[in-house]
Amino acid sequence: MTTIREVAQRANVAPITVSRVLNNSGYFSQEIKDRVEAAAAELHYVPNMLARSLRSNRTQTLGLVLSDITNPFWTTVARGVEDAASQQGFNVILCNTDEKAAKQAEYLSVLLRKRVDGILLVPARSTPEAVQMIQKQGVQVVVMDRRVPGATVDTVRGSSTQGAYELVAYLLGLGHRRIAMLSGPENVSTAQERVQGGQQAFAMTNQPMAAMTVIYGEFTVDSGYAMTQQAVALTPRPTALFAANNFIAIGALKALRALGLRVPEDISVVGFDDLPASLVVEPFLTVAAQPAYAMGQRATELLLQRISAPEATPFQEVSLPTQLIIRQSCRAI
Amino acid sequence: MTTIREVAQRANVAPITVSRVLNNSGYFSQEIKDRVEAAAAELHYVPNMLARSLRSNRTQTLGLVLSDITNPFWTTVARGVEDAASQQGFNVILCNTDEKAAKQAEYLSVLLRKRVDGILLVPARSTPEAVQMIQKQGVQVVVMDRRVPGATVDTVRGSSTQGAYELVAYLLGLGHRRIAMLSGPENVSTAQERVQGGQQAFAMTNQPMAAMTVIYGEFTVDSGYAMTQQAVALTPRPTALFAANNFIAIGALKALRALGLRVPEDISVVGFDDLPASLVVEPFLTVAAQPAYAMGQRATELLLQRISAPEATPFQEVSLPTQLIIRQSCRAI
DNA sequence: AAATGGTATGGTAACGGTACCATAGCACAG
DNA sequence: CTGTGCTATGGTACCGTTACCATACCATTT
Repeated sequence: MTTIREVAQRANVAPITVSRVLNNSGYFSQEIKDRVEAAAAELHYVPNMLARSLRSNRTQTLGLVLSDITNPFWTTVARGVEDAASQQGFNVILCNTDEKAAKQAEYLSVLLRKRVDGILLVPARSTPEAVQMIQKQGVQVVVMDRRVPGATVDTVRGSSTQGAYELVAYLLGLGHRRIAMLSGPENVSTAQERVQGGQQAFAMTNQPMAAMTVIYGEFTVDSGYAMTQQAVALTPRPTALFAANNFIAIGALKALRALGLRVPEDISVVGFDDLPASLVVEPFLTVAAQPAYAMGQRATELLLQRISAPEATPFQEVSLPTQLIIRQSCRAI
Repeated sequence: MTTIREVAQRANVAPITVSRVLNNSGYFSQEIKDRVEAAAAELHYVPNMLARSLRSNRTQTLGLVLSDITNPFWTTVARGVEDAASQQGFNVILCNTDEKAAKQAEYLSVLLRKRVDGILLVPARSTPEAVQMIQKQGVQVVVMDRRVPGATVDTVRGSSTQGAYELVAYLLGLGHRRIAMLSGPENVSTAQERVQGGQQAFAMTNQPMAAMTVIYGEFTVDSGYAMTQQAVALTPRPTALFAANNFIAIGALKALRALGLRVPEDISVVGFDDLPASLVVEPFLTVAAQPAYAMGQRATELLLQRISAPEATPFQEVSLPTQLIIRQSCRAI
C-alpha cells in the first residue's frame, strides 16, 4: 500500500505538498500539480482516509439507525438519506434496530467509536437518553419520524396528526361512525399522534353517536392481522378500519380476506404510509402518504448543515405534510 | 474527547495496559482490570476506532455495493448482509449504483480510501475490471447475484438457469407454446442465464411449433410496461409472458391491466423473484423465488471468512437454488 | 526603499491507538 | 541452582495523514 511519502519522493516534493495537490487546498504550481498527479497515478496511490480522519477529526461518514430496512417506508427513507449524503461526499453506515433498545445502544456505541460525523436516528424509545448520549460525545444527530420529549435536537417528521385527521375526517364525511384504529405501540410518538389526529377529527364533527375504538399493537403484518380479528369482533362491528402504518394495513387486508369480508363493500379501510408505485400493480388503498424520500433527504441535509456549522441555526422541528390519496378502499354509508 | 492516555493516568497504569484490558488481549490482573474499567467509565471513555484501525489495518467495516436498495429483492439481500455482518461485529456502508458504471467506480474508490475490510459487490458491468481493481488493493471482495467472466473471485448467486428452466417447463406443461420473455439488459449475466434456462426448457420438450420470443429491456417497472406492450403486439400473440424480475413483472401486470387483458384468463404470466409476504395482500403471481436473505447472509459469511483467512479455501462459486412457487397467474391451454 | 501581501513550498509535531520488544517476578523441571 | 516458560506490566516507535508554523520569492503599494 503506497503512502503519501512515496508519492512525494517520486514527485520530488514534500509529503505536505502532495497532500495539498490531492486535496486541492492551499497553493501549488501547475508544474508541481502535474508531477504529483503523475506520481500518484503511477504508484496507484489510494489515500488513507483513516489517517486523514484521525488527524482532521472528520470521517465523511454518517450513521443511519432505523428500525428495519425491510419496511418499504424505511427503504425509501434510506434511499433519500444515501442520495443526499453521497451528493455531499458522505457515506452511510446502515443499522437495523428492530425497535430493540439493546440493539440501538450497541449500534450507537459502535458508531461513536467509529467517529461518524453525524447520526440519523429513528429512536426505538421515546426517552431522550440515546439522543443525549450522542450529543454528549459531541456528535451531531437528527431524529427522524418520531418525537423525543426532553431532548433538544433537530427533528424531521411526517405530520402524523394532520394525516390521521384527514383520513378520519374523510371517513366521517362518508358517513362512518364506528371506526377502529389499529395502532402501533402506545409509547411511540407516531402512534400516539395518529390516534390524537383521529380523535380531533371526531371532536370536530361533533357527532354524539360516533366513536373510535383504539387497539394498540405493533407496526407489523402479524399484529395488523391480529388487531383486525379483534376489531371485527367488536359489537357493533366497526364500519371502517384505520391502519396506523403500511404493514398493519397489509395484515388487516389479509385478515379481512381470510374472514371473507370484502373491501370496501363489507368494510372500509384506510392506511398510513403509501406503498411505492413500483411494488403495487393496482393501487387500491386510500392512505395518508408520508413523503418518505423527502424525509430522508431533508434530515440528511439538516444533519450535514449542522456538521458544517453546528451553531448556525437554532434547533429545528421540520414537519412534512402528508398527502391524502383517495382510492377505492372506502365506501359511503 | 478522552484518550487512552488519560484513562491510563487515572488508573495509574501504562496506556498499553488500558488497551489490553479493554480489548481483553494479553495478560492483566483482576485488580488492574477493575481499576482500568472504573477509570474508563468515570471518564466516559470512547475508544477511537480510527486510531485503532490505522495501526491495526482493520476497520471492521464492509462495503455493500448494489444497484438500488429500493428493489425489495435488494432490500432483503441487504438485510441479510447487515445481520450477518453485525453478528460478527462488522458494520456495513451502503452504496446504490443504479447500475451506472460511473457511480460504482466512485463508490468503490471511496470504499478503498476508507479501507473497508471487504466489499460485497453486485457489479454494474460484467467486465472484471472493478473486481480486479479491488483485489489489486488487497481488499477482499465477494460478488453477488451475477457472474463476472475473467475474474477469479468468490461468487454467490441464485440459480437463474434452473429457475427459468422450471418456469418455462411449467408453462410448456400447461400447453403454452408461444412465450414472450421480458428480459433485462442483454449484457447482465442474470438476464442471459434466465434466457438460456428458458431456451433449455424449450429444447427439452422438443415441440417444433413452440417458440420463445426474447425482448430485452431494463430491470424496471417502466421497461416491463413497455416490453409488455411490444409482446402483446406480436402476431400471433404470446399466450404467456415471462418477466425476468420482480419490477418487470409489476410493469407487465400494470400494462396488461391497462390493455384490458385479464391474468390468467387472457394471458398467463410468470415472474422471477418473489415479493416479500409482508408487501402483498394476496400472493398471486407464479414465480421462481430467489433466496434473497440467504444470498446476502451467505455472501457476507464467505467474505468474513476470507477476511479472517484469505487463503484458507479456494475461490468458491455458490449457487443457491430457486424455488418454483405456483400461484394463480397461469392457466392451462 | 521599506512595507505589505499573495504565491509556493517545506519541517515538525501531532491525531490516538497498538505492534513489538523488553523487563521482571515466580513456579517448576532437571 | 540454573534454565525455562508463564504471568504481568511498561517503553517506544510507528500507522499515514494534516494542522500549524516557518521560509522565501516576487510584485505591488506607499
